[in-house]
Amino acid sequence: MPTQTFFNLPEAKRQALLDAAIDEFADNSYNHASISRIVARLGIAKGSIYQYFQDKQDLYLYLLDLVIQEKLALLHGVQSPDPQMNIFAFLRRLLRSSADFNFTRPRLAQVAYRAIYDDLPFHDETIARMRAASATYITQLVEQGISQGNIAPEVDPELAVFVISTLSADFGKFIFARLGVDPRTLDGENPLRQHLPEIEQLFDQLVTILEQGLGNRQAGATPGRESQGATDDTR
Amino acid sequence: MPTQTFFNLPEAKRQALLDAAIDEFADNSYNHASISRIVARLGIAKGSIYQYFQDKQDLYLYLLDLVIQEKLALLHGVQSPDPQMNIFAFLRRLLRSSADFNFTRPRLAQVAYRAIYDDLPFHDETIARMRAASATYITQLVEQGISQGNIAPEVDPELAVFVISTLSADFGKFIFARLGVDPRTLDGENPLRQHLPEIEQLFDQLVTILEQGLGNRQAGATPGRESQGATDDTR
DNA sequence: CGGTCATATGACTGTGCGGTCACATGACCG
DNA sequence: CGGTCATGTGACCGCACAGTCATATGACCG
Repeated sequence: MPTQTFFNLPEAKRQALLDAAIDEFADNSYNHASISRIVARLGIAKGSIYQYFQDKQDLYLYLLDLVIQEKLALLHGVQSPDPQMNIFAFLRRLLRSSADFNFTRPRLAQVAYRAIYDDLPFHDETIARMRAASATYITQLVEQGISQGNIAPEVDPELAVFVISTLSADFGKFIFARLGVDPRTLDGENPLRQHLPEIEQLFDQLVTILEQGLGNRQAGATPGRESQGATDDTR
Repeated sequence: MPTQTFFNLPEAKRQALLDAAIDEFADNSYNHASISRIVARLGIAKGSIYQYFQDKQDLYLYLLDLVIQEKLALLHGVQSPDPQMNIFAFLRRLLRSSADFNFTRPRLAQVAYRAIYDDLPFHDETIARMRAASATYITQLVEQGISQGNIAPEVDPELAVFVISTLSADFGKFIFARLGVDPRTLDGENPLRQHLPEIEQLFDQLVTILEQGLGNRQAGATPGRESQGATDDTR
C-alpha cells in the first residue's frame, strides 16, 4: 500500500510518477525495471519514492491494482441486454471492449501482459489471481453456453475455456502485428481509428471461428457461417 | 559459437555443463539466469565457462540452437504419407509430435518457451526467427489448406495462422495444467504415460474444434464432428 | 521571528552480477 | 628431467541495482 504521503502529493506530480512507473514496468520485466531510472526520468531523488511506497514490490502491486480495477470496470460495463443472449454474441462484445482497452491504454495493457508472462519473484501472490479472475470469468461464460445449448455438449469445458481465453489474450497482439503498429508508439490518441473496419471484420471472423468450432450444430441455436457477422445486434 | 576447448571436453563433463545451463535458463529469464550459479552448481571455476563460451549470450544462443535443431528434426520426421492429406489430420500429427517434445524434453521446451516470451536484450537477433520459423511453417500449412479446399476461403489466412499457432504454442501448457503436473518435476522418464488416453482425446478435440472453426463446409473435404477423431489413419 | 513538521534529498551501503587475468595444474614429449 | 601447452582457477574489477538515513528545505503557525 502506498503511504499517505503519496496521496497528499499534488495531482500532477502523483500522475507524473504513475506515468513514469507504468512506462518503466511496461518497457521492462519486473526484475529489470529500475527504480533508479524512474527517479532519474522524473528528476526527483531516489529517497522520495521510498516516501511513497514501501519498496519496489509495493509500487508494482499498486500499478497492477490499477490495471485490474480498470479492466474489471470495463468488463462489468459490458452488460448482456438479454441474459439468454447467445454467448458468442456476448463474447464478441467482451473481446471488443478488451481490445478497446489495448488501444486506449496500451502502456497499462502492456504492464498487465507482462504480469501474466513475466516470472515475478512473487508470482503466486497476486498474479495468479489475474489469470484466475479472467479464467473464472470465461469459465462462467462457457458453463452458461453449455447449459443454454450454445456450446456443443461433447466439447470438454476446460478445453473450451483454454481455447477462448488463449485466443482472447493474444488477439490484441495479433491485431497490432497485423496492422503493423508498435504498441509503444501510441498512447491515448492513436492513428488506428482508420483501421477500425478491418479490426471489426477480424473480430467477427474470430468469433465466427469460435462459434463454428465450439458451437452446438444440432440445437439450431448457433447459426452457421452463412449468417456470419450478422447475428450480433450491435452491428 | 563455443570454443574448440568446449568440444574437446570429455563427453560427460560437456553434457553436465549443458544440463546445468539448460536448468538455469529454464528456471530463470535470460537476465536473471546467473553464470555464477551455473558454475557453483557444477563445482567448477567461473573462468572455465569463459574458456568454452565467449560470454553469456554465446552460451545462451548455443542452447537455443540445440532446441531449434531438436524441434526441427522432430517436425521433419512428421512426413505426410499423402501430400493430398487433409491438413487437419496432418496438423494433428504435428501437434502430437510437438507435445511429445514437451514431455520428453520439458526443460529444453521451457527454454524455448522463455525464448519466445522473455524480453531478451537481443530479441531481434535470433528469437524472432524462432517465431518466424514456426509461423512460416504454419503459414505454409494454411496456404496448402486453402488451395486444397480444406480451409474455408472466407477465412483470413493470417487470422487462421494466428489461431493455429497460438493454440499450438500454449496447448502444451494447458495439458500440464489440466493434468496437474508441474513441468519442472519431470525430466526424461515421467509419470504421465498413464494419462495418454486423456491427452489423445484432448488432441482430437482441439483439432476437431479447429477443423470445425476453420474448415470448409461446402467442399465436403472436411468431415464434420460426427466423424470426430476417426479421420486420422494413425489411430 | 523561531519552531515545527511533512516532505525532499543524494551520498552511501550491501549485494550480486558478468567478465578478466595472472597464475596453477598436469598430461605429454624429447 | 625440464619444457610446453591446453586447460583450470578464483580473487578481483567495474557496474547497476534496491534500499537507508542523516541532513536540508520550506510552508505554516503562534
